[in-house]
Amino acid sequence: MSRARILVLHPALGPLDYRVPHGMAVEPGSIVIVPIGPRQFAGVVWEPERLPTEEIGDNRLRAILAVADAPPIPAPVRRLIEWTADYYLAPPSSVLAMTLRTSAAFEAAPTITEYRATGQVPDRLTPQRAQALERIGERQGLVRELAAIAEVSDAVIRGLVKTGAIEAVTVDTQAPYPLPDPAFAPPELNPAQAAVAGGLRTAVETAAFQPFLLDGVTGSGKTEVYFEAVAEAIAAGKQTLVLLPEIALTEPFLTRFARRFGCEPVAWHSGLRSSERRRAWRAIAGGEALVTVGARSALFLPYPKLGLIVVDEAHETSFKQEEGVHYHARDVAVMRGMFERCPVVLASATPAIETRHQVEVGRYAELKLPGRYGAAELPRIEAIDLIREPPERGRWLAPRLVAAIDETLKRGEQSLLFLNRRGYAPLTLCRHCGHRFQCPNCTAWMVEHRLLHRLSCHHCGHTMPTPSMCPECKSDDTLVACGPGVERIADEVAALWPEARTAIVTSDTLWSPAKAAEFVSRMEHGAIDIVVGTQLVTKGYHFPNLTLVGVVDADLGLDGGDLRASERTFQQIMQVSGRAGRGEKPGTVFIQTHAPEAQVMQALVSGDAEAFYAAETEARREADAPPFGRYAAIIVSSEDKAAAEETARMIGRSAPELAEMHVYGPAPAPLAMLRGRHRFRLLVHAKRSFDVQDVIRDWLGGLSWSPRVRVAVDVDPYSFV
DNA sequence: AGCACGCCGACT
DNA sequence: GTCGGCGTGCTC
Repeated sequence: MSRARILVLHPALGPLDYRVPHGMAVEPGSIVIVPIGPRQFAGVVWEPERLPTEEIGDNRLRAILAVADAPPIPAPVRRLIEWTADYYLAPPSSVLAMTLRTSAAFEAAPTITEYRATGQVPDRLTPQRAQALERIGERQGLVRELAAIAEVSDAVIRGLVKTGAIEAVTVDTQAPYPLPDPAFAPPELNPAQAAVAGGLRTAVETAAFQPFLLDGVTGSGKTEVYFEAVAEAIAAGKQTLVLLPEIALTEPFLTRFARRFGCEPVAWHSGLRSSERRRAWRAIAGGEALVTVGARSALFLPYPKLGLIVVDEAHETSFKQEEGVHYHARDVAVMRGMFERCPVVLASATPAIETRHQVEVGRYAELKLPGRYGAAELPRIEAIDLIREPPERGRWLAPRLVAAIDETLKRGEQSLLFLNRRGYAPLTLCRHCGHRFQCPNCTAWMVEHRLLHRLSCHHCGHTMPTPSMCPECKSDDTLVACGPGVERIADEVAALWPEARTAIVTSDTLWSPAKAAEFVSRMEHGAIDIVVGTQLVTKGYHFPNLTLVGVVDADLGLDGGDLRASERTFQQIMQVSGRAGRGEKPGTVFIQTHAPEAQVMQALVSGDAEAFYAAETEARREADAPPFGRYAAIIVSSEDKAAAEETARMIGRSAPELAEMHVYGPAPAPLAMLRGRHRFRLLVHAKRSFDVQDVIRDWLGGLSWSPRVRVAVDVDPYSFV
């Protein structure tokens, strides 16, 4: 009898064995449908020796139901899934789920029916219907998707279809994507850029595994240079994957790509509709999609002929996934390149210390781009000591920064104020009784969003209307906002320059690619004078007329005891500074700080990045911190605080005693409560060479705890939250 | 994760 | 007597 080992797409099950019926042809990688109890699941046929499991008698096997009409998952992807599961201590099925993240993997429906508003208003406009039509706007999607966006039930949407206010559209999920043309608009590169581009072209042609660090200041033309490697891959008929840290960056990237190659690449991110997702997945798995750009989840898709991987803004910490499988897309991208035997380009103006270390030990090759492109020069950076030059009472912008914005306005140029804090104020309290608004589900303050008239928690999404009365002492008009958010800075700007045209740029205002495109267009046409934004504006954008950047609170990232705090502050301010003076006009940057003598601030002002990196690297070496040592966090959480604490203690007590490894905790996690779950954390610290994963697997594998308690392991943690 | 089985308290 | 609470165990 023929049997097959199948990794099933089931959140709690390992590999299971099935009988292959007569006449059915399967091979490792085949996508199949199998029965589990009364239900059906998709799964992938695997090499049995690579996924060992307890053998089961032939008599207990059930038969595979069908082989899906989709290409098999290639061997390098299977190796990547195994490696990721092993390294990050995740169930292989959870990793596989990222590869098969669409029903297109197992159903080959050529068309799909979606719905969109027609603009007609129904005769009977109930409140539910009005809400639905207002929230749906121009959007299109399945009934279920529209209902979710509008926060109404499916029945409301179906009712609107009946009245004609919403119509059905048939979407072709097999429509081919246009082919990018490598010769469409080749750029003129300067000699240094041409040399680096040539090196990358050769690497793509050679088709061997090689990680590169493409290093060059902001505005030095890294994108143009790696586009030459993309051109080489396209010409060779191979696929390219470009990873970006944020969905918000895909839109400007698509435009830029189309200018170079004559059409847009295939986009992959969490904001895709199910029809777009199906179409993209099939084109990718079929090898027709030559260039895919996406967020980290695009990394696990089954490209059958991958020839190049680019990780843009590779230093960004958002490449670290903090939920489900805790993987770091930058590191997994390098592993994928190894399995695929292709070059991997990590592009960054401010590379992570980990990446620089890989260059130093010779594992990654460094390609350096000197200076800025064309006539542009790097901006001058000045620190403003908030103790010696404080803003006026109740204000956040120091006089020197205000004067600089004033002059920039007079010259008809644009300014950017950077503050990495959404909303109006991070804390609201009652000045009569001292009551503070805290999230009921998290150890966090409710953040006031004045534009929405709501308080909201940035960790779990809990929101409430901003009350006018204190819920504690019932006094009226005693609530005060503490500290600034971008909305409050925008208020200050409006008060200082009533005539100036301002824009607030955060994930609240730029939540869709269309909104992002609109913002870019308004900036380019000079319809905005002053931008107030969060980290969303620190990267990717190129606005030649933007000449002034003000960092409202440079100290914000420094507190919190995170081992990467200084590094992240340095990168963030370098990146936002990089938005200034990208055209022919020189740029200036002001950083407001309470600690101008701190090493990070000194490095920023003097422009001596090397000294900063050297000192920071040395500090890491002394502390055995990454990349010289390694950490793993064990997070124990439960709705029942006592159960979480008791389990965490039990895990701590059973820690193996080893000389090379030290276990700290348990202690309440910095966010002691998150989404209604109490959290305790143990931190494992070990030497680089030590196999922490193996030890943790044995350690936790021998223990058991109540199903109400969840234990998650975060290997190489980034957020120490 | 679901779903069934099973063993105890509050009702018709 | 029965409904239903959720602890325990299984899915090839």
